[in-house]
Amino acid sequence: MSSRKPESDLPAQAFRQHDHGECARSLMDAAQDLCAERGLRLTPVREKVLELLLKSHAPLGAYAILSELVDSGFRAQPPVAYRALEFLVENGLAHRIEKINAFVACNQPRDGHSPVFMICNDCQQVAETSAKTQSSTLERTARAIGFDIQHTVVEAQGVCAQCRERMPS
Amino acid sequence: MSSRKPESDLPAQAFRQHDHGECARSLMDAAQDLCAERGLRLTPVREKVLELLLKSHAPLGAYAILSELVDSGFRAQPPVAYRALEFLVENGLAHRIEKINAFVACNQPRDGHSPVFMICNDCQQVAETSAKTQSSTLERTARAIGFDIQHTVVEAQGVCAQCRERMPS
DNA sequence: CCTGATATGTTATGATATAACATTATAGTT
DNA sequence: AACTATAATGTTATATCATAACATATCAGG
Repeated sequence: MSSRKPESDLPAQAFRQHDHGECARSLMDAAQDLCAERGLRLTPVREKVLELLLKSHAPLGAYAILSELVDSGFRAQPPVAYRALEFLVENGLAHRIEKINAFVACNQPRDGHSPVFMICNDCQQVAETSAKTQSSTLERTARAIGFDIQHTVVEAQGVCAQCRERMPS
Repeated sequence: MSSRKPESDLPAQAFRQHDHGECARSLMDAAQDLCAERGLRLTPVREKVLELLLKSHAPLGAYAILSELVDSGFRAQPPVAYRALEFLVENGLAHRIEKINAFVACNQPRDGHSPVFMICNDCQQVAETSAKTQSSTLERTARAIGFDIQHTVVEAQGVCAQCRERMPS
């Protein structure tokens, strides 16, 4: 057991101070393991895109990714970026943030979760929190009207704690 | 008091059999009242766009609206549709469904709610349910991490009860 | 080493959205 | 009724986001 205080099941890692290098590295390792296990091919483009997403907890648009791919020597057209993103999203290694048409690396791969995102309008970071805390209400509502949920989008925009503290008001 | 059975606080009107003519008419009346009260101008284009949205509980894309505007004699370019939609959304008379880049008329104007949508992949209807049922979990999560919510997007995609019954499987 | 399946490259285009500025309508004031 | 500030609409152009379709290359298994 470490001496850190218990982290609850609401990671929201993006809004916490943390060693992001380590954070990124461990998520990349997890992605590689997961692909190996499932016989998925984490090809160079796909890995590069994941690496770009892992640079920070701020989401990247498809064309931002595309241009970084080009900078990295992958002579790429839009479908290349979209296909890599599609692979990552389908396999739970990244998520699309609908409200801002952008993508983030997943913080809890293999959770089978429907994620909940908190988008800070100030620092632009997006925190992912566990869906389990969320599911009950939405699922209960759905059950009440006989709706069979296949996919959920749950996103909140606002201001994270750190930014609020920093703010003038 | 009417003899109808109590409707719970989960309208999901779209997925229920109802007199849609009456539904649309009363929502249009409500919109007119609300605008009158607040000194908002429900101009011809704005009213027409709301009328188009009220034709059904299926969302319409901005360009679908635009083309129906043109059919109705409003020689219109994209900004015309987007501006009317912006007005309706800002004033709580319509909502944008992020997952499908489309718009629906609001079912509970003046609720001050953050709505929750259920999008049926089969019949394409979108039901709006009251946010109060939803707020607790998402807001509790936000409070736990000190996140100040300004706007929420909560959308579920799946199959509504009626469509599920109709289906082969 | 062949072959079917998967992934990538490339061109073209479709779909969604807004910036910027000109013009017109409206409501409140003289 | 004319004046004026504000709000709304018209219009052109372009930005941004996304995918269809088909050619080529790579890979894993036989």
